[in-house]
Amino acid sequence: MESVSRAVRPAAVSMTDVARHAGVSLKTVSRVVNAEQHVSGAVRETVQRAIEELGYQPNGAARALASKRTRRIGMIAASTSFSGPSAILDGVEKAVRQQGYSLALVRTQPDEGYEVQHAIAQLIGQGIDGLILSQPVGPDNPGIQGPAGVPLLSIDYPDARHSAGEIVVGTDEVDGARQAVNHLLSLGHRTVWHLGGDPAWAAARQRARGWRETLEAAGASVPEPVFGDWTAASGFAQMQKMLDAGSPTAVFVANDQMAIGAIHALERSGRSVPGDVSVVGFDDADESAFLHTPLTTIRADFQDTARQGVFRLIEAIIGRDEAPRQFTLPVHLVIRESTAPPRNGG
Amino acid sequence: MESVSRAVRPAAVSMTDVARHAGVSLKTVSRVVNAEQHVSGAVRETVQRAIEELGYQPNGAARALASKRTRRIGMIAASTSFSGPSAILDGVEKAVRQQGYSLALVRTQPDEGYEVQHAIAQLIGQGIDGLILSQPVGPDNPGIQGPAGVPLLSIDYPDARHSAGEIVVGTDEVDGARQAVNHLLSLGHRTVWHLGGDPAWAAARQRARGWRETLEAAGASVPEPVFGDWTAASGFAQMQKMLDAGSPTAVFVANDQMAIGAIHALERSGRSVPGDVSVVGFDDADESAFLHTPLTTIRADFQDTARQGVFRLIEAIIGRDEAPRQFTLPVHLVIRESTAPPRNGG
DNA sequence: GCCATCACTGACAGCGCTGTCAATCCAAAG
DNA sequence: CTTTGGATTGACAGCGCTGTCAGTGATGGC
Repeated sequence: MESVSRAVRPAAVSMTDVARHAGVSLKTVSRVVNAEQHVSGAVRETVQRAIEELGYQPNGAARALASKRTRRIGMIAASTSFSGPSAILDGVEKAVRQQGYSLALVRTQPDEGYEVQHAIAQLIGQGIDGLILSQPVGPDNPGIQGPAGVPLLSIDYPDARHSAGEIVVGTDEVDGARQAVNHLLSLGHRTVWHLGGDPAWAAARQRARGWRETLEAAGASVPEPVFGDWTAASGFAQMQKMLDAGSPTAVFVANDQMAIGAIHALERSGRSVPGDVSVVGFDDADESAFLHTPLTTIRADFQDTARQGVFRLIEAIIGRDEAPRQFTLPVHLVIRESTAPPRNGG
Repeated sequence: MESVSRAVRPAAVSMTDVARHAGVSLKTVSRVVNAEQHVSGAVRETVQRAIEELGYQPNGAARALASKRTRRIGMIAASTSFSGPSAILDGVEKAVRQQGYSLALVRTQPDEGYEVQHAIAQLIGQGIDGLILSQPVGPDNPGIQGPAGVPLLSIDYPDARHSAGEIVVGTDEVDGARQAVNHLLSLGHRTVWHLGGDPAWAAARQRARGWRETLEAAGASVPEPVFGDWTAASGFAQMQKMLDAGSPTAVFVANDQMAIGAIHALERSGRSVPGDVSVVGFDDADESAFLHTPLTTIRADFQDTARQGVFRLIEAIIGRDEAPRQFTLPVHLVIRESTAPPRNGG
């Protein structure tokens, strides 16, 4: 029993074994395995049968070495369990697998001092055909230079920071913010305050931009925003700070997690939601509909965003290059019970 | 600029290039790269300098092919963004990377009809030195047979379902349940109801077992439990079902997410928490301290659990086999505001 | 009915590295 | 000064597959 852990790998059958068993050449087996043309139906079947009988599994390392394609995609993702990034990881993995690739994952953690460049080097060394970036790119990570020749997909909001060849897909953060702010303004609020996410993330910057631009377009005053780090704890702390600075009647919070903390701070200060203060979140997390006060929020299809990005990336890998390189997917407002008209007409 | 996407990979330098540049043999470079012995200090330095000057990066595929070790670990993880599994993924990735391995991730989704055996086959084909399983193993997945000779780590609660050679680490679900139930009993509740997680998961089964055994040990009656699927939505629905069946004064819910839904259902039915009903969750999610009613819950160090498991797995891979193969890590109760004595003494 | 054409098929040379084993060198021992 | 043994170094043969190119029949045109 204890031998189970020893490498009893049953002397894996190789392509040569299959060839011998099927009575054909190595190359013909290779053709069948890779679904190439120039193999007659009869031979193809014989080989296929041999493959099944022997339980043949192609050796990825040998394949990669000979073909210089690993059929593996590397992903560098910030380490969070928040709804958005989580859904993105999910969508990426699924799409990658469906395209016949596998996923090599590296997560970055802010506190870890583990820089992106190093993570990239490691992935490239292991061998990847493409690279996906789903993590903050700010002044500190100036543009992830030279991903060493592999196509790069950033799941992010397209902006000037991205290089020319890069594929960038994201959700329409700016429009989401616009919808949130307009919803609050249309309820009668004079203006809307903003509790932003970690500004290292483009998503946080773009949500803040959308908020600001919408207020300006509406001729509303623009209160000083505060920024957290996406956690409920930071939402709690930053909302307290905001309350020290003024008395909002409406707040657009950059994600649902922080909104939970923010609402907690509002209630602890004696304010009710939405009675005294309306709150809109972002992401539509799983639990947001079931909070004490079900949360009005912006829903984005992160899974689909990821999927589209992966398709685009694989097109670039195999040399087909038609679709636009940078685009965003639409989002929409989900109205629940955390928003209402201001108590006395604003 | 558009050439960025073409594979302009700068004709990667090979070990041969380094050898030539350093004036030594291929094998000597190999020794330096792999930190083997039998290389004099002077030669080692020369080679190291050559490596840096040329920016040499070992080719993973070639290495894997020649050595039959990929330095890659495969992980099959259920696709959820819940706090526990999420933290486990995080911990695994970090530990794997710190040990110099890379992580190939496959996520399974219940609705997808994508079975574990197939995922394993794919990972083995790509080449992995070890396999990690973090996903439900129930009657439907009878024991993940024959991982083809690679050491297997299950992050799960050790039980009979696991095979002899398997490494199993988990958190002490049973003890967590015990602490939750005892806390509620000690507040004066006559008994404690249970809203369980998805029974496909060992965690759900063990939490239910701990709950039942603790009640029995205390001589309390054991109400019929209900089970959800870890989501807030299922917590909401199943709590309504529980309320149809009886009038609990205390409920132990199998995770925080479901607890949020459960509390929502309680409040919608006119009950207050903890006034009418006390609720204990499990996992201590990020937002649990900031809910309208901060949640009493069980905290487990999932990251550490994952880390310990990975260390153990790598020991098995390199053939060192000392530490016990199956163990659990302790958990502890975090008391917040969702629990209180029953309204009229039970 | 003969040659160009095309669909198949296979031989062979590596891909970049590691494992094995033989060769070499140096210092200490005899 | 020669012998012995350990430490260092290198030559060479693959790992399992793909890419290239040559070879083989069969098909079709004139």
